[in-house]
Amino acid sequence: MSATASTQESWIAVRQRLRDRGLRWTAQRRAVIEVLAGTDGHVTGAELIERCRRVDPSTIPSTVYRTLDVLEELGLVRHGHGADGREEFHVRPESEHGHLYCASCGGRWEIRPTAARAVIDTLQASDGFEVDLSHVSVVGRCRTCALADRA
Amino acid sequence: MSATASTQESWIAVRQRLRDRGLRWTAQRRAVIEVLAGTDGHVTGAELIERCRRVDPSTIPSTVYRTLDVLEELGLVRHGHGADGREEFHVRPESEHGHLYCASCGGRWEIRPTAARAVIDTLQASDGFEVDLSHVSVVGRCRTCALADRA
DNA sequence: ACCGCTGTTGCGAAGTGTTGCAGTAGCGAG
DNA sequence: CTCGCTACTGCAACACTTCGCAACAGCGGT
Repeated sequence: MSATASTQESWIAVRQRLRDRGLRWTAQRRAVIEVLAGTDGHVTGAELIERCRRVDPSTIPSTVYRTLDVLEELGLVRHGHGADGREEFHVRPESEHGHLYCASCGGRWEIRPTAARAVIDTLQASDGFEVDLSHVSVVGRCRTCALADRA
Repeated sequence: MSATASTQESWIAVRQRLRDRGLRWTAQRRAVIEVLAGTDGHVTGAELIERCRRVDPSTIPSTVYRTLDVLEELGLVRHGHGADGREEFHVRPESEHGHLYCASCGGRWEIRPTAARAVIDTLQASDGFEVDLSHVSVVGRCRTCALADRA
């Protein structure tokens, strides 16, 4: 298990959050949320659909994607793009963060807050651009692969 | 017209570059290269296929994508991912560069060399990560949209 | 408990990109 | 000029994601 007690609460509150916005609490949304509540880290749309199907085999992809849109508006998930440009959802981001993807080994790391800050400030200063950190994906080679390559 | 004389040459040399690698010069590849030679900046896979079809209506998508893979290996094109994660090809990158995408207005800018340098150095220092600049896409809000929002 | 408004769902189709396979054809050798 | 090796092509099927639309169903009000 990976979800903590406090986490569970925030998911339970989703129903109210939805209602407050005039949105609805449906069986399909409950299913998606249930799956997300048991998820830490990242999921692609396809993975999520797969997991939902295990809970309810009649899950329809478009419904899942639309539910994700809604949950993103509520701030419960965030999406970015992986190394291949495919959509990736970050569950319950305690803090926004960008990602590094190694093209060689396929590994992934979060960009450290200090480095992230520096990147944001750099682009802010250079172009007045406000970076959406949760959406940043940088591809390249990790230290290990870079060293291996030079050998 | 956008291709310069020197540019044309580099495209003509492609045939030899291919042969030197034991690869082949085919009508389909010539078509793709012809289209690319008349292109500056960025194209998505779909756009490129569309343009190729105007030259040769029998163009097959998978062939175009596979040709792009080959050309990328030769260093003639580079690909990254746009704000929506869709593939984008940079033609003849005189210099590698990353991109900024404004989520509000849909605009796109290249990251200035100095800013790029700073970003690369930051991640190098922080994680020993070697950034593939041509593959960097940052989403956020441009100066104009950011100011408009605050108003 | 029932009604009606309107947010949601299911479904089918389309857009984009990838993959496996069998047949085709470039190109170097003889 | 012909032959053979093998890279390349065309095709068809598949994977992921989005969109439009008609039918359905929450949920607040009565």
